[in-house]
Amino acid sequence: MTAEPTAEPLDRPVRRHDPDRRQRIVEAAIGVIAEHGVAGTTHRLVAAAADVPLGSMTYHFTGLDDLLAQALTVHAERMAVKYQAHFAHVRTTEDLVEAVTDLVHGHAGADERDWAVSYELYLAALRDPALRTVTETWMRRSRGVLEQFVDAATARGVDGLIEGLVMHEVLSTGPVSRTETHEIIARAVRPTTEGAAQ
Amino acid sequence: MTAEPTAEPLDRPVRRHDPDRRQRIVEAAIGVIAEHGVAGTTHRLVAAAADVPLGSMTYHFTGLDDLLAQALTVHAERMAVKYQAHFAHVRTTEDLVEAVTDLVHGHAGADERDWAVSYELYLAALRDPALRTVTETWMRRSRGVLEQFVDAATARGVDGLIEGLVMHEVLSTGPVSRTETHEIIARAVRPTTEGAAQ
Amino acid sequence: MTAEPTAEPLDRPVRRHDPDRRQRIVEAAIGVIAEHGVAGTTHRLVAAAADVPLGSMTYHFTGLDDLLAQALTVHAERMAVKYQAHFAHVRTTEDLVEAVTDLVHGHAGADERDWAVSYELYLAALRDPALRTVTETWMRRSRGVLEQFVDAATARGVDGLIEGLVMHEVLSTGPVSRTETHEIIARAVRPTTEGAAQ
Amino acid sequence: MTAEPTAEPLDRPVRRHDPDRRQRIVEAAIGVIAEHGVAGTTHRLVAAAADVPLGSMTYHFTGLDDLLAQALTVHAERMAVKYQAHFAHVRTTEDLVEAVTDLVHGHAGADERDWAVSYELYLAALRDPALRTVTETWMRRSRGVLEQFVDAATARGVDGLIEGLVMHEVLSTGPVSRTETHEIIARAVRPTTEGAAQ
DNA sequence: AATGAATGAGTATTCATTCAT
DNA sequence: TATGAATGAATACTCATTCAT
Repeated sequence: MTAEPTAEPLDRPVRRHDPDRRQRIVEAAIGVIAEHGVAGTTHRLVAAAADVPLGSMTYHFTGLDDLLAQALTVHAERMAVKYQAHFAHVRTTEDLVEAVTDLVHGHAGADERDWAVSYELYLAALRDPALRTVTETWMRRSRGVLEQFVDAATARGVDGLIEGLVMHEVLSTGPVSRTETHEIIARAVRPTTEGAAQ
Repeated sequence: MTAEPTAEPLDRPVRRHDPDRRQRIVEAAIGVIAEHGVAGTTHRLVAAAADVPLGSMTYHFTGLDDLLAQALTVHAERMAVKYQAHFAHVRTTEDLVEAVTDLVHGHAGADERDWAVSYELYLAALRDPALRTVTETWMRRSRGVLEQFVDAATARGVDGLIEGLVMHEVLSTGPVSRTETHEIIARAVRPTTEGAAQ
Repeated sequence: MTAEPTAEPLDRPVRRHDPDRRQRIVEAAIGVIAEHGVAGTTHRLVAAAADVPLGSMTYHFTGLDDLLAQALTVHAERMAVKYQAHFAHVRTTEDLVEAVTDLVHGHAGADERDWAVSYELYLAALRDPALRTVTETWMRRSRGVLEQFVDAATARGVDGLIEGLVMHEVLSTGPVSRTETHEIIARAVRPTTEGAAQ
Repeated sequence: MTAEPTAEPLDRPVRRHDPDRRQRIVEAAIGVIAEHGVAGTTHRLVAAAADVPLGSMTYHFTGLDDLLAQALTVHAERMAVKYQAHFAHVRTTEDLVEAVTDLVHGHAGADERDWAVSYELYLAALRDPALRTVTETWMRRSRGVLEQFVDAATARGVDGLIEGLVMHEVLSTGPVSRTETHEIIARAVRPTTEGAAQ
């Protein structure tokens, strides 16, 4: 579009040496998945996003599946780290409830794009057994984080609750009451021994 | 090669008058989505599954998107009906806890295929605003069912919990303790006042 | 290249109805194989030769292999017919020797292109078992034709001799003596019972 | 990921001084041609077979055509040597008939792989004039060997017969009678004068 | 009203070759 | 001298959609 008076390097400066290319392609792929979904991710789109020629795609990756798997794996690891970091300063049960509430309301460093990619991973894992290890590792890590503060059963409940509430929040169009979320979560983190609580 | 003068073509009986064809195509589409995902659904696959000629696809539907939207809508309505039916006989709070536990553990008339299609719908709705009305209607109906037994906030919590637990169940490879699920759900359905009372 | 004052049908007249297309593609494929070899045969080349759009290739044939197999099969059948016709008027042993000599010297209705395609078929059959049936049928028919005039062993010898002499003729750059060929063949068609001949 | 300070890279021993590399690549190329055909031979396959880096290919050869030509030339020379050696001990006419029969029945030190490569060469020569010199030299040498025992015309006949019988043997799936082959060849090697005498 | 042949834009992928290191 | 990353042209193939019949 912009006029280029000199004839030579038409649109892309030659970049024969580019050590981080592989990594940049993976990053670009995550972005493309966020925007177009796994199904809409093509070599062409990723190549354009990473500003590399098309041939680089299959040079650095066995194929599109390989690239997608690597991108989703990196994303999952990144999400797990965010999750962990989000709970790093939790001390009391009330801290935990607050942290979970924040997480559901989008204050955990993960935006809607991140969740969209995560759901893409879930769906892909549903059909591709190779991706199951990625989702399982992630789920195990999430539970592990929660189990620092509550027992295993409660951790599973809270983890499921987070999953469902976030999904409904992402899919809903209207606003959601933070107070209500707080109350819902508070019930889930009560000590297992019901009798003791009453 | 040799002419066959007798009778009709063997493999596909001529279907001169076929009033349910449209509906049959939609059913076939749901099946194809379950098996191949929305991304893997093509006119050809659906036509083969419904045993109709390829030309029928764009004759009865404006395009693939149209067909997919109709199939996902039918599926969502069907799931909502199952959901409603599953809670039809609930009377007490304990009934409710049992019903939700059953639902999470796959005894609600919905199998993994159904959930797979549902997740396909979620993901599609994430990118296609036209499908949001479908998911919203479904969510509203689910909450409505639960609100017959508990207050709105609790309903939202239970609904989210169901969503998350089912998703984790579908994605997990190991078995899940039913007793644990029961306990988790029991906490979520306690009347709101109790939580506030402490 | 030629100026077209009217805006509409740019370069290819629309040809929506074209009943013999399949057949025309096969013919074109044979021509392309003759010119570029099996290895050099591409969908694009054949489509251009048949004057059909690229999409027609995989609409009418499962894939390139399918097309190649069909083209080679048609060629083999055609060659067998030529072979048979070439010996139709043979009555005496001398007729036979003359006919074979003619065949080796290129007067059997088959030109170098035909032989080139045949060798392509041989080589393809060497690697693709599915094509073996084609070459075997052809060989059986050739022998059958010769066995009308001589015993089976002699037929095998003459058939082999034809094969080798034609191949060397096709590969050689210099001229070959017809008298010599005649003499070589005459020996091969002598009656099997050596004692009787002397 | 973790740095390995000790020793050398494990999988490919560093080959600092490697004077036979060129030759090894040519050998590897012959093997790849035998297995995948000329059309299926790629730089990558040959490099892997020779266990040399991809860059070696175009470093040692001007291009793939160059490599193929050299490989086919080496193969032809090798075949000619085998041919010559196979007839080294022939003294009488009966020796010759026996030797040729052995050759057709696969006892000449050349297996089916060798013939496959030879046919690849023939076909390549059909389209590439540069390879014609290779096939012509080979043919001239074969005839020369036979002309040690019989006159030129007979040599041409026997050479053609060998070519054809071997090709049919390679392409056929059933067994072939050795006695029959012997008889066929015996007729071809009779002195020319006999044929003329009748 | 219904269909199957036709089409072209788009897809993943391969690979000979180039070139900076 | 030797190499492995890089590249772009070319490949087979898929498929939603169109349209003459």
